[in-house]
Amino acid sequence: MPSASSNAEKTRRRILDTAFDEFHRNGFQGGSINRIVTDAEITKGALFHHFKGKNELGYQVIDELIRPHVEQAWIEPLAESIDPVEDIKRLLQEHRPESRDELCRGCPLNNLAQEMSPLDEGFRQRINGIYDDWRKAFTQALKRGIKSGKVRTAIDPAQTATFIIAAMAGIVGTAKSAQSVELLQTAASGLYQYLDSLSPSSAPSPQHN
Amino acid sequence: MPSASSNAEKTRRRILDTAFDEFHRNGFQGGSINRIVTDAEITKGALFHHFKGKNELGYQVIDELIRPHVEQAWIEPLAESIDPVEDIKRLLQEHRPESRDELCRGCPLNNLAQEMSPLDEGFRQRINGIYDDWRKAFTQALKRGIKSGKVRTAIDPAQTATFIIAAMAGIVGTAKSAQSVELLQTAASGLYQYLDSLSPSSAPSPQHN
DNA sequence: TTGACAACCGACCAGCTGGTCGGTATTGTG
DNA sequence: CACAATACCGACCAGCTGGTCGGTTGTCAA
Repeated sequence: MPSASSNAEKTRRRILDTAFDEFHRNGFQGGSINRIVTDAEITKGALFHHFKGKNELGYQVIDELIRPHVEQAWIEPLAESIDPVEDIKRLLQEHRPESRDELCRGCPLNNLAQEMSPLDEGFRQRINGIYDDWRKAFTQALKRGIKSGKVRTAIDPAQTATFIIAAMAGIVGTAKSAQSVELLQTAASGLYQYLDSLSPSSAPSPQHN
Repeated sequence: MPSASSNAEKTRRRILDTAFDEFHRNGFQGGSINRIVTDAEITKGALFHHFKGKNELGYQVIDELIRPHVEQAWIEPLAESIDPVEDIKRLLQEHRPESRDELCRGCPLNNLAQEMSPLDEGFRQRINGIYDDWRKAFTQALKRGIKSGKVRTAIDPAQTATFIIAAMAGIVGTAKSAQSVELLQTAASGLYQYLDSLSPSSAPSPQHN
């Protein structure tokens, strides 16, 4: 039974997807409701039927698209990792930008974080909640890495996790404003070396280039 | 004789200062010309007499306020540094945010970079030019550090400089969206440890210390 | 079949946006 | 002094913003 709610849900998703794209391209403040309506090939009536307003739409983009993506891409894969250095390096590889456009548009979460955190508490809490879970996942993985002997005992897991995620955000942001794949790789190499330095017997690290 | 050009120059500076603040608070797209006019206690006529348009105003804010600040705060102090690890650590201390507000608003340059780089080439080039000089200054300092024996010979100066600056940007951004001084310190500690690891004496060794 | 409700339509709106322009005041110069 | 150029004024404008609302269509249960 292709119920009405099924069609309604499709409409809702299309709005959400289009809004994500619009905000990713132009930022939240720069993003236009009118453009979302046009691009999603729906009407204002439909949009405001499904979402209270622009802010609510932004919140739902975070809750329903961005958060699940981060969980699936970064949190779940590390849930039982006992060799975080290798696993994080692998994830970094897997989530390299696939196109020049992706490189230039940057990380959707970080973009929203930098733009909206100071302006709206609703955005800030949602965004920071995601980063918090992200840091926790790294922290736990590092702890397991220490137990399993894959990570030096001297390091502070929470501190290291915080630093790694900050560095990741900074690297993506750097490459974005430079619009340079080369710079991305240069900065990422620095992170790889740092990650390698977390291993107990720091055998000469493999080259990343 | 308070010459006309002197008063005109004062007006110009007041517009620039107010614009910097407005863009720092609300972003460039979110920043309002009308609000700048009100806050600076001038008129639209004056603003558009001194600046062609909003974009030009943004460009001049970067060229006349942000760039000189970065040069004075981060580039000149390292111009002849032969112990970059210690000197960068010192500069990080010196430029810690002085208030909660400053923490939450973040780095003006990074804010503009993340918001405007994908949208306007004029912004992007100006911003990336500053980051380029910044990276060069760190690179040169690291090279001198190697020569003077204060920095391990194994590191790649350009790569390390790129990574450090990316990490700095990421750390400030992290603390901004978390609105947490504690998180700033945690992440910064990670960076301090990384910086220390650049010294020859604390090269990653089989032993932990 | 009927009635109720969700889904959707789109013309319309107040308010703000960046920007213009004819005018006036102030200043430097010959 | 005269005169021109610069500095500044502020009413005005078209265009876009997010948002509203009375109306229509589709769906499902009774």
